[in-house]
This record gives sequence, structure tokens and C-alpha cells, in this order.
Amino acid sequence: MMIVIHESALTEEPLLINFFPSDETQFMPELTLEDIAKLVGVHRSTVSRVVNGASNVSPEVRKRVLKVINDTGYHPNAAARSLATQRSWMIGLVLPHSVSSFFTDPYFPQLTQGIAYGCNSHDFTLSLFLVGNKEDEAKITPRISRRGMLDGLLIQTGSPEDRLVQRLAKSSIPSVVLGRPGSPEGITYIDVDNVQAAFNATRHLLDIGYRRIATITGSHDSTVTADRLEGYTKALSTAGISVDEALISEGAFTEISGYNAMHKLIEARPQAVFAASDSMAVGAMRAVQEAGLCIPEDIAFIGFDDVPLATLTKIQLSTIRQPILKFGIKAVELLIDIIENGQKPARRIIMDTELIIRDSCGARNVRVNQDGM
Amino acid sequence: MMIVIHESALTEEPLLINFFPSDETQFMPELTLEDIAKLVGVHRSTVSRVVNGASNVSPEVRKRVLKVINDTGYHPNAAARSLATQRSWMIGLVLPHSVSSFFTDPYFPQLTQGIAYGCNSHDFTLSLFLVGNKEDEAKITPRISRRGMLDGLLIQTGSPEDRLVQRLAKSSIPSVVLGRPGSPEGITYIDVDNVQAAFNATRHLLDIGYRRIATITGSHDSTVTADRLEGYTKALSTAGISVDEALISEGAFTEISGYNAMHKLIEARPQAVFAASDSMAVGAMRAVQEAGLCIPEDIAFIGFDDVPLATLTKIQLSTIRQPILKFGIKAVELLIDIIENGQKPARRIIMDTELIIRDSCGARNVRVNQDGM
DNA sequence: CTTATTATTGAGAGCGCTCTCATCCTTTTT
DNA sequence: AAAAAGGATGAGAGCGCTCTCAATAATAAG
Repeated sequence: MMIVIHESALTEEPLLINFFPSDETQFMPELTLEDIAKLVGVHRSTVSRVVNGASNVSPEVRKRVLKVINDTGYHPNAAARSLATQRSWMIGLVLPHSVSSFFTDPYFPQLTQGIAYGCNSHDFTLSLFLVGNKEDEAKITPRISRRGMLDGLLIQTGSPEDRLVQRLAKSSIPSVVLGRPGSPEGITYIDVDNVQAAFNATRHLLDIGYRRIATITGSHDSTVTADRLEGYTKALSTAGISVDEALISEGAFTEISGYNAMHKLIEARPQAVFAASDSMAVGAMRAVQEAGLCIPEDIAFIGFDDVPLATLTKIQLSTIRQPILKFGIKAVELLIDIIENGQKPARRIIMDTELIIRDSCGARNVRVNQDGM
Repeated sequence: MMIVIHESALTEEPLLINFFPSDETQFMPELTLEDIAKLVGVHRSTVSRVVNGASNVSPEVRKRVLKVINDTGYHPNAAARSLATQRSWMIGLVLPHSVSSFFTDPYFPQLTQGIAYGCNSHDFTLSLFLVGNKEDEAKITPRISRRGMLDGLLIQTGSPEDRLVQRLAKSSIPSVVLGRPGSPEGITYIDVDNVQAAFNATRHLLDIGYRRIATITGSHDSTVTADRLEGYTKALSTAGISVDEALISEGAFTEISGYNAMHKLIEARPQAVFAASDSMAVGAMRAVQEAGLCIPEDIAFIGFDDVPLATLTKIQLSTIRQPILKFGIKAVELLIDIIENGQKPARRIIMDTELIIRDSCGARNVRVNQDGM
């Protein structure tokens, strides 16, 4: 019979009640190298050689050692090995507090996944430092800084002035920043070419024939926002169109912020909108539809990110696809290279994006002027 | 001047080009306890006492030690400490291969977040073992099993027979399974009350007055699916309604699977549908709308999970909300308790859910029969 | 048959920290 | 004033592994 505790989600403390009467405690051997050596009748060093695949062990001895290891289920102690080798085979992923919307936006989960896969294939273990608030930051920082725990660090940029990012990136621990840091001098980082991507998106809208093109930007305190805005203005300038402040509205990467930003934009009557994230694009499209306007006939849209949601809306969203998974894997590989060959000189990798044409931009049916200006 | 490498997302190998000429290598001291002791003029033991906050150090000496620690930026070596104490203050989160849809579904990111917060507040470090495929599994398993690296394990259930889950949960390392494992005997786990939640959802549809209630289940090889189906059938039976196989359709937790499942269901003309996940509910609603039917007038819906998407659809989705964040935090606390007080006897925690009424179930306007049968 | 060469194994010194014990110096007690 | 108690510090033995060096055994070379 089991005793089950139903704990209300609202209750403070969970009651923990045992549902098995006390039992013999399983006592695993917890063998050491020395123990294995004794069992085989050789020296610790020899067993170590076998475990680490060194070549200078006679086949006969190797076989005997492997048998005992298999029979006993021996696993080397990670802490001892780390202490002796000064390597932990572990890297940390730091997501600072300034990066909000971690797990509401599908971007970070996918990035994490890419990083995890990168770690797997190179036999590294990933530890996750998710900074929830300022208090967390104070507790986490020393843990990250402790030597002997992490071989290297992947640090996600948040706001450009994030102190944690700056401090960690400039510390002596091997590190790679994900995204363009506020002050990139001397910092190794990997980023997507946001300027070019935004340029391509805007350019595409121009090519279709739109002239009054608005943009909904991300929150102002991030380099991503700055870069995407730069691409947008650059495309307009290149086309000889002057940038109209009334056509630029700030959002915060979320659906609702896109909805609100569109409300401010709607009276300026743009023909098309480039939104710096899909979530914002979806919110903006909702606002447009509520106003009784049609997409893409009245207002066309291009988003950014290519999240699953982009294909779930009534009018499928044209957008910029980032190679997120590859990005994560690449970041790991860059970091490993740094761990093995040194941090200096600083490097950077910029990855290209892809423009995905769906229904919301009107390219499929409108095609006003394919060659653009 | 910087040299920037634009790497196409399609290219195989990234070219890494330095953009800073070689520079003096920053050489951080990498001080040890012994070094600090020498600098202060005391013994290693005393410094250790200060670092670990032991009481038996004179205020004067403590002050001097702290000053040197501060000035030098000393951090104790994690590996050495782990080796000496046999504790790593690190726990692992294992997401086995059988749990697909990790990062497409917002559930896991949120869970991870809860777990990360739990770790933060208890000064534990979280490492993530994301098993991508069978190959990964073989590489990851020994890493997890290595002693000295992890103090405990949080293991997400996937399919009930997942060998990794079974093996790890029954190993000697302290562990907590997230979700009901296939064979729960002797395994400590934490779960949400899926049976009760599904019962409540179905019961609510009955209370409104619907009689032909269909369900879209999750993939058949999971305990979650079994539990939610059980709640559904239990509610029908309690109301004296026999279960009609034609009203049960299997999905796979994804939007498209819900869409497809609904297509099979639609000819059976249910008055209401209980979908075992919001994603499936959204897919199913799409199918219903495409068929020219109205929600909730023609077919009412209740989902499960309360993902953000649930409020982004035209007709806001009624659903079951899980206390995901709390769930993660609780799981960490349970694991820590086990680490400190032993695994046996096995325990389980079941958390309650909440029914969120929005528009899709029709309760707000229909209210056929509030008191149910 | 002696010497040089190589393959295999053993010895032992760390890696940087914790923790128990012993020692020394103050206080307090009788 | 002598003895007991207590507080602060030093000593040193591990924790389990790696890695260099020395020793031995086996083989090849002169």
C-alpha cells in the first residue's frame, strides 16, 4: 500500500512521507583505482593506464584489468582526476539576468540544445548558470569563478553593460561570448549577422515594391536591437529612402510588446513592417487584424527568428531563420579550441542567416517590382 | 582593424581567424590556500577555517586573512574540495532520449528554469545531460556514473521502459525521477496529479452539460498519457457515461498531431474535446475551424499545460495549469533531502493542478447545466 | 656473451583542500 | 598559586587520481 501526498500548488511546504518501510541500505562498493589494482594484482599505475587507454600495457594484463573493471562496475572519481589533471571536462553556460525571456522565447532552449549536443560530441559536461535575479548573481559568481570546476565558459550577452558578462569575459578563464558584447574589444565572441539579416529582410520588402516600411525594434538596451535597426536603416538608405522616425517603434521581443508597438505605428500607415522578432510580429499582426486590415494586402510583415509559432498563425509569417543549433555547436567548438590553445588573440565568428518567404510579406502574390529600385 | 569571418550557415567548417595580433598572455596567479597562508603568515588550516566560516578563529586573524583573500581574488579549488569532502555541490538533470519535443514544448524550458532556481537558492550547481540520440546515451552514461562529479540526479521520465531512467534511478546515486516512472516500486519520484487534473477537466465539461466528450491523448508509450486518459474515463464513468472508443484519438503532444487526431474525431461529432496538451488542442481547434465549425458553440475545448500559446489563439484556450516552476524547485529540494538523509525509504510527491477557464470550453456563456448530472 | 634498446611495470611525489589531533597560550576555577 | 578548562593555531594524514622517473624484464644488436 502506498501513501500518496497530494500537495496543493498553493501550499507552502511539501510533506514528505515515506511509502516504503525502512529497507537495507544498498551499499555500493565505491571502489578506487587502488582497489582494482589489488584485485588484479598489479600496481595502481597500470590500472590507470588501462583506464586512460595508454598503449604501453601488455595485452594480457589489459584484459585482466578490463575484466575486473567490468565486473565491479568501477568508475574513476571525477574530482580526483580533475585535481590531478587540472581539467574538469566541463564547461558552463551563463545566462545572465539581463537576458530576460529565457524560456518564454524558444530561442534559448534551442540554443541550449545546440550547446548540449556540442558538449556531448566532445565529451564535455555542460553546467547551466541561469541567473534569476541580482541575488542569484551574487551567489552564482563565486561558483563560476572557482577554479577546478569549469574548463571554460559560454556567456550569453544581455544588455551591453551587463557587469557579469564583462567581468567573466575578461577574467582569466577561457570564454566565448554568445552575441555581440557591448564592448567587443579583446573579447572572443560568436554572433549571427544581424545587420545583414535585417538588411536582407528590409531589402526584400523594398524589392516587392513597398516604400513606407516600418520596423518594430527589440528593447533598446541590446546590441541585437542596434544591429537589426542598423540593417533596416541601411537598406532604406541604400534605396534612397530617408528614415522616418514615425515608422520606428520600440518593443521588447515579446508578443504583447509587438501588439502595443503596432498600435503606435498603425496611424502612420506603413505598407510593410519588419519586426525584430517573430513574437513581436505575431503580436503586431494581431493588432492589424483587430483594426480590420488585411495581411499582406494592407500591411505586409517580416519577422525574425523563425520560431514554430511563425507557421501556426493564420497568415504564415515570412521571417529570418537563424542557424541556432549550429550556432550552439560552433560556440562549443570555439570554446574548446580556446581551452586547448589559449584565449589570445581574440576571435570572432559571424554566422549567416536565411530569409524564409511565406505569406505575410506578400511576395508570393504581390511582386510589384521584383528588381527593386 | 578587425577581420570578420562571415560563415555561411551551410558551410562545413568555420574558419577561425584572429583579429588581434598576439598579445601578452594574461597570467592569473592561480593561488592556493597555501599561498594565502604564506602571505598572511598563518597556517593553511587557519585560512581554510576562515574560508569555510568556522568560528574558532580570532577576529584579528580572520580580518587579515579576509583582506588578503579579497586583494588577491582567491577562490578555493572546487576539485580539491570535492575530493576532500566527497561532495561536489552539483546535481545533474537528465533528459533522456525518449523525451522528445524537449525544446519545442515550453514545458521543459520552464521546468529547467524551476530546477535552476532551486539549485541557485541552495548553492548547488546544475549540470544538464541532454541525450540527443542513442550514441549520446552511450557517451553520457559513464559521465553521469562517475563518482565525485554529481551529488545527485534529477531524471525526467520519458517512455516507461527507458533503460537509462531505470538504470540511473536504481543505481546507488541519490536520485529523484520527474514524472511517474513505468515501474515506480522503490523509486522516489515527484509528479503532478494527472489523473485528478484530467478528471477535473472532463468533469467540468460534463458540468457544463456536454455528453459526447472526446479526448486526444498523448503518445501511448508514456505514463502521462495513461494517467490523463484514466482521469478522462473515470470522470465519464462517474457520470454514468460509457466510454466510446470512437471518441478517443491518439496524438503525440505536438500541434500537428492534434490537428490530425481531430480529423479522425470530427466525424464522430463530439460536443467537446479534452486534449492532453495545449499544443494538440491548438492543432485540433485549427482543424475544427477549417471545417467551418465554431468554438465553443459546435465543439468545446479544454487543453493541458497552459502554455503561452493558449492565450494567443483567437479563442482563448481553457486548460489545466501545472505548477511547473514550483515543481522544479520542489524536485531539487527533495533531491537535496535525499542527498543529506539517504535515499531509502522511497518517497513520492504529487502536486495539484489548477483548471483555468477561458473561452474555448464554453463555460462563460453556455452553462447548460451547472450542477452537472 | 656483453651491451644497447625497448616494452612493461612499480614507486612515489604531487594536485589543493579538509579535518582530526596535538600543542600552546590564555582565562577561569578552587 | 596551582590546576583545570577553553580558545586559537599548527601539524599532518588523507581524498583518488595522474604522471614522471626508475627498475626490471625481454629482445635486439654488436
